[in-house]
Amino acid sequence: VTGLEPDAMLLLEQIGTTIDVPRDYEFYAEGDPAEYCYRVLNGCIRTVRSMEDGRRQVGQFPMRGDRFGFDALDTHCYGAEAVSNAVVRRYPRAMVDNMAENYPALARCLRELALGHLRATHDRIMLLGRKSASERVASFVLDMELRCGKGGGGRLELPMARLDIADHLNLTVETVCRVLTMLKKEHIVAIGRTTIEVRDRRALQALACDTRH
Amino acid sequence: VTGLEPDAMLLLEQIGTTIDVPRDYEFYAEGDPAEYCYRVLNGCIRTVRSMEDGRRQVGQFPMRGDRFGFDALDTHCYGAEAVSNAVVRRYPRAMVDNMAENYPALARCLRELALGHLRATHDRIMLLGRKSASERVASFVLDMELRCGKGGGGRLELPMARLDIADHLNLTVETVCRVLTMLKKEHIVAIGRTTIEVRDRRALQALACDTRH
DNA sequence: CGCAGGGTTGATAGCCTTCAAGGTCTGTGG
DNA sequence: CCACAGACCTTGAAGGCTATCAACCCTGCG
Repeated sequence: VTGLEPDAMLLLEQIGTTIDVPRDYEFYAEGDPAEYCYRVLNGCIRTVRSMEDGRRQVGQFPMRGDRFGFDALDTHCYGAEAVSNAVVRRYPRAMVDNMAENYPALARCLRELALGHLRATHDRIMLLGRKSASERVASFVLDMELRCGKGGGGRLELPMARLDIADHLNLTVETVCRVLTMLKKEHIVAIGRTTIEVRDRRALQALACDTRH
Repeated sequence: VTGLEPDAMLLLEQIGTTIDVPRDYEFYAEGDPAEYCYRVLNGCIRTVRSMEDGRRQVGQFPMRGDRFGFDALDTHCYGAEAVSNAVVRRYPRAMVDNMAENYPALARCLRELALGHLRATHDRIMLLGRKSASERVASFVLDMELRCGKGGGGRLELPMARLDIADHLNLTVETVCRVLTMLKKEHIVAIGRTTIEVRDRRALQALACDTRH
């Protein structure tokens, strides 16, 4: 989750292989046994989960440097698919666990990784449960800017579809569109089909933490 | 999270002390440095978090056998308070980490604990984000019955106030009341001020997974 | 050119919150 | 023992936010 790369994590590189996947590639499905963990080298991934009646939930959008599949116990409780063409590094789960038994520093890193994900998930509970549609979209845009922004107001890619964003924020496509349109009309952001540019970060931050009134 | 007690966790008992606390005792506040982890021997705890504007979120209700405070990195992102008089076992965090460095089996247990919490939190995201008020309350009652029920239809204690339940389910007190009243009128549960009895588990399960229509 | 998938915009409806008022229980002090 | 205060619980009415339903637009592609 953090940008720092702990040394112990480098141990994993011995057992990693690099693979190249096309758009919409399914790394694993919800419920699959956890055979591999991954780290994103390029592109964008989405982790997904759905209820019996079809309601879908997008968990995260791992991007360059992010790991996914590490939070499985024995089976994956989220599936993972490529949002865009992507390059990832893949580590066999059994070997990861094995190495963790022998290298306490690695075990510690893995635990901290899990705890970091846990904290992020708790933050998401606040976001999804307590915030309005505008606050959620604003938070999402700021989050994306923080993660992909080269720093300082450039235009950035939004590789995922509106539906993915909606399912990530627990909103409908229509609501996401409406909020984005509103942000555009107020000159807070500029929007292309797959790009977005933050014009007034101050206003966006105000919206992201805004109260309901 | 599971009922099983892995052997490696028993190692912690060497560094644990038992403490007795009154109702509303604050174990630690949100943002405090993580000095201790806890396991509940008796009573009920709540973990809480709040936003600047006062919106409050109750994370979990740890009860007999459950651990809390283990999911902190360096500081606690949730506070913890006693819902009722309680008895807990307390472990110094630094010593836990220290032992984990020396006992890989313990490190593994701790990681699995974190991953179990992570999965539970993801389930909560589905619950809070995608379910209606009735579904949430029904799920909550079933969950409480599973965790405190001596098995088979007895009356069980609901030590926490309606407000705690509401903040746990992202609802208002009024909505929780209305749903409970509805469940009572349909003879699905019997309700006392601090007790509840499941009369028709089938109906409750149907409600818990119900679709919106 | 026509089609399909995604995106945008508008009108309506439903669920839950908010606001308000009254009820019930518990503990405390006279 | 009783009365009272305060917290918690319950119930009712009105309003707001987002989902739903529907239509149209836009773009890429066969």
